[in-house]
Amino acid sequence: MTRVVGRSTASPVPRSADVARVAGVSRKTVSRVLNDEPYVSDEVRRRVLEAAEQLGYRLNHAARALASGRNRSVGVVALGTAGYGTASLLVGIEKAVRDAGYALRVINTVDGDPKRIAGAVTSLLEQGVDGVVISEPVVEGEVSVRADVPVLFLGAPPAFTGGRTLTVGVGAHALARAATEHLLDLGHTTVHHLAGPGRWYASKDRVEGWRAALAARGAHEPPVLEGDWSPASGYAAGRELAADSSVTAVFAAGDEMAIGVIHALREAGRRVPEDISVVGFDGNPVFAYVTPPLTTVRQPFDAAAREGIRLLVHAIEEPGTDLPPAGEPPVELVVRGSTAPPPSQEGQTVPRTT
Amino acid sequence: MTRVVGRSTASPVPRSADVARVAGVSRKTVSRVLNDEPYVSDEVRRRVLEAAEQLGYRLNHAARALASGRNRSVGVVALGTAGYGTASLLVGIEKAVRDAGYALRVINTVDGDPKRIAGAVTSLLEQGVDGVVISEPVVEGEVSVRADVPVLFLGAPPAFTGGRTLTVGVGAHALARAATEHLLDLGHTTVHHLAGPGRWYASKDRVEGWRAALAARGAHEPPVLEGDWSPASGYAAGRELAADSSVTAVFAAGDEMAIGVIHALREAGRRVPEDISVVGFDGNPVFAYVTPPLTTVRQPFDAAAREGIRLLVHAIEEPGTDLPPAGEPPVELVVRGSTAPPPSQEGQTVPRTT
DNA sequence: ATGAAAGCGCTAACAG
DNA sequence: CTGTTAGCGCTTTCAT
Repeated sequence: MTRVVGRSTASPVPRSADVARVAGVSRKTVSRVLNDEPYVSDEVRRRVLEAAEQLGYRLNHAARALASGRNRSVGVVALGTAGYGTASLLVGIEKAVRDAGYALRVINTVDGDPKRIAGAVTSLLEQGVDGVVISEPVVEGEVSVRADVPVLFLGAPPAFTGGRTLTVGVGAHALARAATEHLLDLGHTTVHHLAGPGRWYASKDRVEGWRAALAARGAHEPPVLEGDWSPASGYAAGRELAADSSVTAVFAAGDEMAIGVIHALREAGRRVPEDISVVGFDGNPVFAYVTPPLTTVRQPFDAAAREGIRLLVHAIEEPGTDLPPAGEPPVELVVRGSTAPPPSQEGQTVPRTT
Repeated sequence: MTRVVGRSTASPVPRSADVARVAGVSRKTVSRVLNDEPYVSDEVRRRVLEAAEQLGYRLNHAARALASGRNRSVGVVALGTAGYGTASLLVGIEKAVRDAGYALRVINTVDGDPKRIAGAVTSLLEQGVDGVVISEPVVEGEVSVRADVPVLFLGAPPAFTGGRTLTVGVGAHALARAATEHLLDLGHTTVHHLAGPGRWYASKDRVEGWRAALAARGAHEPPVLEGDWSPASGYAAGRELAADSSVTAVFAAGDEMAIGVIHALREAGRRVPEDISVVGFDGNPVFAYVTPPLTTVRQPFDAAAREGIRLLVHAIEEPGTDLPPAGEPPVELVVRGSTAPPPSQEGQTVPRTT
């Protein structure tokens, strides 16, 4: 049975002074023990811990924050969507932050609107966070707030590290490139791309990776289609793609959009992967169980979150110091059933010229 | 361009005393204005606000919390999974909490282990939250912590409201029942059930709803299969189900498990929905775009979160008062392509013996 | 309608 | 190794 015991009405909440009295030491010594500071004899430490335990003492973080000026908490501005990607990133952040001994405060913004992000950051700053992480920032507009703490942009390209702002990406460029190359390797003449909204960094990175892969092979670059990450937008794009008989390979910037594309394609009588290959982006494991199983690239959410928080905590605790070097997470291509060689090899050698 | 302005090195962070000085009032008056307290002339209010704005004043929540004993924040213990359901619930909670004027602190627990939940609650209490929400609690074990603030169990059955603990469910029983009845209405003799892990409340509720629907129609109750919410566990269950030629309808306790079931069924040569109908549980919109589109019931995550937080905030701000009445969210069955009448009517009248 | 004084519970800076 | 003395920045009395 799950049960939560209510506070016993009589006893007042114990303070550190109570612990000190019971342990027979000063308040400062209690403080030392609770903060794992050196210069406390094991004997005293034990007594203090015992007294705290016995009294059911609970540290008051607000008082500590006020006195020390440090909060041991970081705030995150996340996207208020329940999508696999954003949720995975948040889970990764939470774990990394907790492991670092910090508490987590979260504010969602509907759509990454810069004004709202600024408002969220201000609110977090008022709450006294020691650091801020902005998860999956969009590109448009300018977030201007006076931040006296380090700010981490997670999921943005390594572009604007300056002052106390840090950036950690997820290697989207390399992932997009790998996805595109996989298709090219299969023998496709070129690869169409369904991108995310243009105002997102995440979209831009993937477009560029795709473009780089195409350019490296001298492949023709078809016009970019744009979706909004939703399967519905993928479906809409899929209908367009189905109408173009030259399309044999599609790289969608998100798994869900890829699923929408495949659905539209099949509805239009195009087989996947026999007629058209599709690869997604994210790595949601559930899509290994749809028909056809989706080939995709896996985003290293946990690794990126861990690395980002490591940097952020370093910036908080050792300001001025050089940041420890980062290790790029490996590029993971997950080949499943939605990709195959193109229907025939004609397209490779006989370019269509009206 | 996204940019965060670093703090100007020279100026010290302004305090409420600075605002008071600039506005030519006392600190207490500044406090009154900032807290929307009455008995402040409009003229003075305006001046204070202006001074605060001009100085770039930011309230210190830690100091306020220490002085007032209230934090205006609630803590949530969530499941550390990026699944659609848990993520949706968290998004709903965040919004409801923010709308109520509270800040949100999050701690994830890997698997709902009672010990860890207790630890998480303690940690939140130390952080000074005014209320705690435990999202999707499991059933096993006992969470015992001395909580001096109201605790909301979100996603649990309306069972253990007592002391300062509240409970708000998502109407899982009714949803499961609706899913099962949909299948029965289609003409299926009975419905097999793939449940979640037994130690979850969420599982129990759904099993009971399914059981109630069966009983109401006098349908035979087949043994329950158990998965772990993952598509892989659904796939495993699907293989078992495929081997039993008597099954024509399956109700899976989660969309992802349903997807796994369908995959296994089709792999075994059983058509969905022609041979076997499958309905899921959750309402993730992406599964409208797989083949076949998944029939499911939609969980009212937002409504549940909103209602739960409303109750929690009420308990925080008006302790002792009766709680305002709640409105049950409507049951939403989303019929798509994975359900159909059974292959023939034989099964209905000729039970297999031997 | 506004102000003065007194802490909230803890840690910092110094002493010993 | 341990204790003393001052606050941290705000809100609370209680005056006025």
